[in-house]
Amino acid sequence: MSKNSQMHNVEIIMREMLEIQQKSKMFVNLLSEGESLSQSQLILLLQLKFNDEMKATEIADFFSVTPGAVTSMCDKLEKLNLVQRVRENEDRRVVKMVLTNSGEVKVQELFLKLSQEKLTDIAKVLIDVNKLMSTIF
Amino acid sequence: MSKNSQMHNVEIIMREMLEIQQKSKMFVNLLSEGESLSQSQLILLLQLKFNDEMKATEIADFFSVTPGAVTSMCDKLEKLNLVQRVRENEDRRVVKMVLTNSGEVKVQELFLKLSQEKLTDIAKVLIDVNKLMSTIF
DNA sequence: AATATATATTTTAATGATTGAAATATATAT
DNA sequence: ATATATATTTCAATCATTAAAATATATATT
Repeated sequence: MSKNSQMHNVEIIMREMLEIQQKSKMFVNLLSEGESLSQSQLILLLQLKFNDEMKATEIADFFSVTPGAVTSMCDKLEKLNLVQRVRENEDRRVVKMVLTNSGEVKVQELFLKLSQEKLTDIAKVLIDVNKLMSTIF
Repeated sequence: MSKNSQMHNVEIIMREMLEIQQKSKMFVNLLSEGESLSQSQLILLLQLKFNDEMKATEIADFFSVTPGAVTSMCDKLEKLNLVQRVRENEDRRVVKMVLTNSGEVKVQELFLKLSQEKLTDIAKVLIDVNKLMSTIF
């Protein structure tokens, strides 16, 4: 294979990658439309809904950031009264974040934006996409 | 469909999305392994290789950043002697960025990292992935 | 031709998210 | 009882980015 066709393939890959990345952000874009919260903040609220509660460390792992960054993120959401810090009794070093009532309401509002039928379709397609991508990475 | 299964679908979607995003970064991760340059810097070098030259404005559009950010990105690459600013003669307001010889060498080094056979496979799969994703977004 | 308006880039100060490392609090092992 | 390990917070510093003013050049209008 020539150097030229190598470059051509890399060019195709970069273009397709970029497009995939843009599309993979569309769902959260949809959720964040008209919201004053940042996308990370929305994602954290959703994760808290899915997991009921998350340790600071778990949040740091999820977002691949330092503990200090988690403190900062949670401070902001706590100031907005969307999440609440809860000290764990079995180990008083750990802090768990949970949604407040307002936080639960906000998550329900997000869910209202989503057309029911579409959700199943999107989930199915994304699972297939991942299977396909697993063949190369 | 119940509220519960709605949440479940959103949970699936978020998880798959995240995984897709991670996988879609793998190619550039591969390129940037062991490099001192940032991923954006590598991507810009590649784009300059593909396009021969790019106006500051084109770079701003490509990365969806302000012109000021482009100046800053290009300053750094120019300081590293990887790109060069060229004033356009037909319109002396515009600046075009081009790879220097060192820049060309760097891009060739990046290409060396890529196993030839794999490139075609990856390109094919990514095109299919995009087709699949187009059905939902 | 002179003047006003538009465009491309750079400069600059400010912002915001993040980091690394020290500080604090608590738990576990010796 | 003491040392070591762990979880979180604090804080100063860094970095990429932005918005807006400044600069330079081009185009349109009178």
